[in-house]
Amino acid sequence: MVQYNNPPKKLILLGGIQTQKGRVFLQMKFESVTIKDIAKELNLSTSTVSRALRGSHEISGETKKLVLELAEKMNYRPNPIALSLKERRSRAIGVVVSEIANNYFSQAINGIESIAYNRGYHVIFTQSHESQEREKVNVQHLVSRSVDGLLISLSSETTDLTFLKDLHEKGFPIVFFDRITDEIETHKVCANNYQGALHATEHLIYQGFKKIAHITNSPFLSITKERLDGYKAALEKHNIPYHESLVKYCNHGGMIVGEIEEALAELYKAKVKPDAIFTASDRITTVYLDVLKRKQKKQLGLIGFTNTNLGDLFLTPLTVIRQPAFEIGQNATELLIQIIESKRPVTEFETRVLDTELIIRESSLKKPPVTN
Amino acid sequence: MVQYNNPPKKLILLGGIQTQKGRVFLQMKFESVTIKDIAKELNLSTSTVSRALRGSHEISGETKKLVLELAEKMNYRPNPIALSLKERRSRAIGVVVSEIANNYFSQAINGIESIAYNRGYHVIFTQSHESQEREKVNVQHLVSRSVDGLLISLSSETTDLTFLKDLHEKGFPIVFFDRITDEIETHKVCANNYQGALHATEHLIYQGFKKIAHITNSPFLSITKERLDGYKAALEKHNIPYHESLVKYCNHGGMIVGEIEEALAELYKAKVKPDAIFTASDRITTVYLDVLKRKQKKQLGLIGFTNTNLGDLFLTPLTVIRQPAFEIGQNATELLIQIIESKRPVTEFETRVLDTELIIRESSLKKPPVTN
DNA sequence: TTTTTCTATGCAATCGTTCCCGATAACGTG
DNA sequence: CACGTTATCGGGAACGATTGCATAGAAAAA
Repeated sequence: MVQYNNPPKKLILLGGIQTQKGRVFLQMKFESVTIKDIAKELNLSTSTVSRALRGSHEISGETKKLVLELAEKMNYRPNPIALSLKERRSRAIGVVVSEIANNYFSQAINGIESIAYNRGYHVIFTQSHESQEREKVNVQHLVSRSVDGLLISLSSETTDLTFLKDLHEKGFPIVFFDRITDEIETHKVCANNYQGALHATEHLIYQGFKKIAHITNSPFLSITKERLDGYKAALEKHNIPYHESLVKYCNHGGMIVGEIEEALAELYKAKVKPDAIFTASDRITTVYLDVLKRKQKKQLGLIGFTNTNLGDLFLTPLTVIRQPAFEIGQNATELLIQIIESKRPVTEFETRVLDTELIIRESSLKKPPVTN
Repeated sequence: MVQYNNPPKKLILLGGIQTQKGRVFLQMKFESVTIKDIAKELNLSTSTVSRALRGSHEISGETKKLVLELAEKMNYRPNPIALSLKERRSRAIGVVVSEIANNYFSQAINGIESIAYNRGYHVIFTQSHESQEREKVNVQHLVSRSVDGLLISLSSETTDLTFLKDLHEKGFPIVFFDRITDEIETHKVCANNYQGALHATEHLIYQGFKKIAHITNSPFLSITKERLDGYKAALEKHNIPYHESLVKYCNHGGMIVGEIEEALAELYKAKVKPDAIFTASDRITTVYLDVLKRKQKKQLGLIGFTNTNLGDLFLTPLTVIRQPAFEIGQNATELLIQIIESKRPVTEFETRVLDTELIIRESSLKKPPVTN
């Protein structure tokens, strides 16, 4: 233990049983040095110490030096909890995504963290597991923990946004990313899903595919709608008829393998046989490939929205639409901190749309060299 | 806004400009109902309200009912920040991993969250990005934010554990998982890396491979040592000479692609030519495959420690040693909460070792049907 | 010398909650 | 009737930090 000039008035932990403050071990928590300890040591008031620590001009240089030195020696760290209580802010932002174990989101989280870290914020991540209820609980949890703002990508189940609306109307900073909504007017960041889907579908069309199926997420999601619109636009542009039976929705966003398998089964036995598939998510894409392999089906032309970087290693290297997940996370975080730190209430909001990237590999070519 | 019996003394937010408390918007934070508001409304003291809320026996049923009802009506939520300050605990646990965008860790995080959520804890995740400095900063951050305990998987750079030791000696609950250490005596949870590596290497040997290379992590890590031991044990058991030149370390845990490429290059031009490779991490495995593909090299027998579930879809389906990441996360969290909630200081610690799973696919078979 | 102006510091309130003490009354009991 | 018990509640300190205001003494101005 560090030796001070005078013996310290407070022992951090004495023999693991009892502290000088009289608390027994049961309540023992990791006790750290407070401003009070420094004050007592130096026979000063806490206010003086506080001011000295923040370099106020109304403290004499001598006192300042004394305080600073002892603070250093005692390894003083201001208590963020006390600060949060006092200043009514926590320098923490809350994040709600459907699940972390997903290439897109884990990359986005990296982007979020990179900005937050630089700006001095910490990040609390939570998962909704595509459940509206869980999403709501998480949001309330985060808010009651005084996060300064919220970054949220909606769950595929979410239809009722009132709890978020209430929050937003009270002036609570919220930024949507990826899965956004029209119902709340605030900053939003997402990929250009429309254009990504358009390019993807057009690419398949250029390859000569005519019956392009689309397996996608829950119809409630913004990304689902945008991608579907892009898909339709491409068909229309090239005078290819749109068949509703070629579009399949997975209401749980592909969390449940069964729903993807079912969609596929329906597709395979439909009247209009697809010759290519455009999948709208990471998991849908890989589950499709998995089913293909297990059931020894012939692989159709394939292009998918996914952020895996393993696509090149697949049996048939995978053509993907890749979203700039990292940058989306960064942008969303920048905007959120901008709201949080704004002196005046923010009323002008922007929606940032980032371009996707089409990485063409073999799976989308007309004659894939290797078929199963 | 809800209507109470008496007009509320405090408006949550009035016109977005000024609250009744006189705060201007600049400091405006999301103001919630406090115990004081309830007390004022009911002409009671805060102590009575507090006690009524927690169902104390010394409050009359009538008063209790009154308080509870108003609290409900005003949508009262206790302020966790104030509670943390008062009770010196936060019901939050901190997690430090090297990076989230990694199959193993994102699965482990799921396991951590599943337990924490059920036990009423939230989780704050941070990433060390394999940097010792960042790891230390994160830990200090978490501790100063009064997390009740720490779940940590060491960075590949970490050699100096004094900051964790200090914390642990002060009685701060810490549980190590995955990348553990001998230097601190506490609960630990990890996969049976020794046995996993032993089985993996033996499997290659049974397939007829004789010159088995091992590309692994930083030599500082526990998992590196354990896996190397398993690898050596297998060689010894089958009377295969151990060549130091066949073992390559990636000091940054494969974060940097270059270091993996370099290891491979050295391996390919070494005197002892390997006929199979045993890789020790997710990223090392996939980067190896990638290099293989780009440089048109012949794929050697391959088996890797990785938690991807895409291995089946690869050109040469990948034989993997899979770690029970989810369960490891769960176990670690259970043990941590056990320490946190223990009435007496915990002095008996356990190390839980969970078995790995060997999933045999084509990449490790003597004659892979498809070579590049 | 007196008054004013600084300078350096302390006091006390504040944030939301809990909890140790007291205080008060009603009631019972010897 | 005097005293103890019990039930019910309020006062106020505490948690750690900041900050407006007060004030001490000293220096400067009058």
